[in-house]
Amino acid sequence: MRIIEEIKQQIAQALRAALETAKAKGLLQCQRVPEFIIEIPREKSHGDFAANLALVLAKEAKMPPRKVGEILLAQLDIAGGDVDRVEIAGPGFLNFYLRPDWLYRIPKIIFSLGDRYGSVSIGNGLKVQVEFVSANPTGLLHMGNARGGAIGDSLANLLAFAGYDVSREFYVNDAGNQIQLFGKSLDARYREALGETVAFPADGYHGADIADSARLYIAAYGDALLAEEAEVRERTLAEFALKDKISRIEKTLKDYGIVYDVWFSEASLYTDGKIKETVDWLLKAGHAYEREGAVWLKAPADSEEKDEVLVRSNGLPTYFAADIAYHRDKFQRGFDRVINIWGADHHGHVARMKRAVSLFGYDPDRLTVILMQLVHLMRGDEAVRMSKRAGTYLTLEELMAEVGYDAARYFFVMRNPDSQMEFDLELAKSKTAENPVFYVQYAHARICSILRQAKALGYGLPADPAALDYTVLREETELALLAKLADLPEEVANAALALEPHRLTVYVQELAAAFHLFYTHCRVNTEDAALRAPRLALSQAVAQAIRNVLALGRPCAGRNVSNQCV
RNA sequence: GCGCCUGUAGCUCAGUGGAUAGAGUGACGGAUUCCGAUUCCGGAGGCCGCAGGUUCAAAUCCUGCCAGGCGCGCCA
Repeated sequence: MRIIEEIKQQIAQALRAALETAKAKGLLQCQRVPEFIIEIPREKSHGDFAANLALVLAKEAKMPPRKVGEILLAQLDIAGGDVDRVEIAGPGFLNFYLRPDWLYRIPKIIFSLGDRYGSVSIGNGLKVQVEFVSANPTGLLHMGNARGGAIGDSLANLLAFAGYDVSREFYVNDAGNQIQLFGKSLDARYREALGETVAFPADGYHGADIADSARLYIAAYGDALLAEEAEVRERTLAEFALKDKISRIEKTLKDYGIVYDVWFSEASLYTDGKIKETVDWLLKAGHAYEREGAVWLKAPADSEEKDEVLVRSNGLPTYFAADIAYHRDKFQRGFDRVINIWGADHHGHVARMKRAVSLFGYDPDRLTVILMQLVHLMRGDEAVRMSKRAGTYLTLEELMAEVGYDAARYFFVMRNPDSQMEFDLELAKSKTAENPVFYVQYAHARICSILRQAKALGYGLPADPAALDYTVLREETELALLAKLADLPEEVANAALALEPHRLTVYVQELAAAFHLFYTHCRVNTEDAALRAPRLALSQAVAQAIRNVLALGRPCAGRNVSNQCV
């Protein structure tokens, strides 16, 4: 139920009719109705809705926009709808002022939809896959993964709420060079732990977790591997540690509120023959060729790009070849749209990937890559120094232990992925007004408290909130709060279309602010029952809306804020 | 050198071509006999990096420049 959308349609239709009438009377000249927008003005004095039709029409009509506006206004028939009056303002905007009746329908809609309030159906059940985190399984999750996890999962939740059929996927890089190096590093730690002195591989993984894995293996199976060939030791240790690491990653992400639909193994692309099949197809289609014992993907003839290696001269496919096979498989699985969340350091890969997708006949616009910039970790004014090479970096597990997962997710989602962001650990764990998470949660807690109070005072809660008379809510702060509530479905639709979950954090803070303002001006638990009941219900509706938005960030998966007050 | 991202209040950041550019925070000044003051209100604080262009209208679109970040492997 998108009441704002309905009203916009109502206004747009009246405007189109006015334009037709004006044309018929010879007052205005234009070929067809131009694109125009109806928006909610920032400035309250500019009405509830504003249309720019006169401005976009001015040129073709060969008249000043203000004059066009006057003509349209004279022909506008608004009788019978929600519009109370229309004014022309500024350069020629038509400002629509509505009777507040439409706002009084909002609480009823919220109560009838409950936790579905705000959901829209713009997705039409389109199948969308969101692939995110896909961290290298040889290590622990870092801040980049934390940001990607928060953004990816919130985006997936948002798209589902907007009517898409969403699948969450983790691509497990359990094959290729880094797994061999992983095995060598493990082997070194294994032998070290058993008393040998070994030279650590030059580019090996230095993290303490590697030694942990080696010790874990020893605890389970002892030193029998020492008798085996190096290759066997490395492979066995890598397999063992990988299994352990992946289940730890899965658990960490689950604690972070993320549950995947699919864990897709890169190694399976080798064993299923999908990489070979893909490379063969490209060779056969003439998009790839062999040179110096390697297989190369041709760059487009009209570009400056270089050809890329798909299969090395040693016969092993590159990551790029595996990724092409993987993306081909995604589309073969029937996804209408594929969204990847990648770190900005992979941006050079985006154009190549989209081109590869198009070689298989898929529209490259069906693949969207959201790149996220770096996270700078701060502790107050001090930067937290981290070195991935030395294995000293803050892990997602440590982050959650320090600031809690709800604050962590909210902070990451709050920022546009395009921007480098600062993450201040001190701020995130502070339970003060400085912290936006607590500002929103406080609004919800305050509502719960008001509802408890109503029961304690013997008032009780409205038995049938949908049947109440809301027309007694006439205070400015009450109307503003209702209008803010009405906005949620629009915010969801716009955020989903733009793939920008961070917009909802802006919205929910505004909603919380509108509630706090209402609270300071209007006493809810007043003795006047005719006023008290709709105010209690309004508060309940706000709590519902807050929960619905926060649920998109899933900060409340286990211990949630819902149902604490009905 | 080429490519991608960013540049908005002291700081952290919103801002889907629209009217007087916003929020939080910091500093300053106020508000509570009463539902959680973790709240609310107020003024102060801006060449929207710079310069052109497109448009009735530009923080937003285009071009160039400056600054910061990240890429440009038979790594992933």
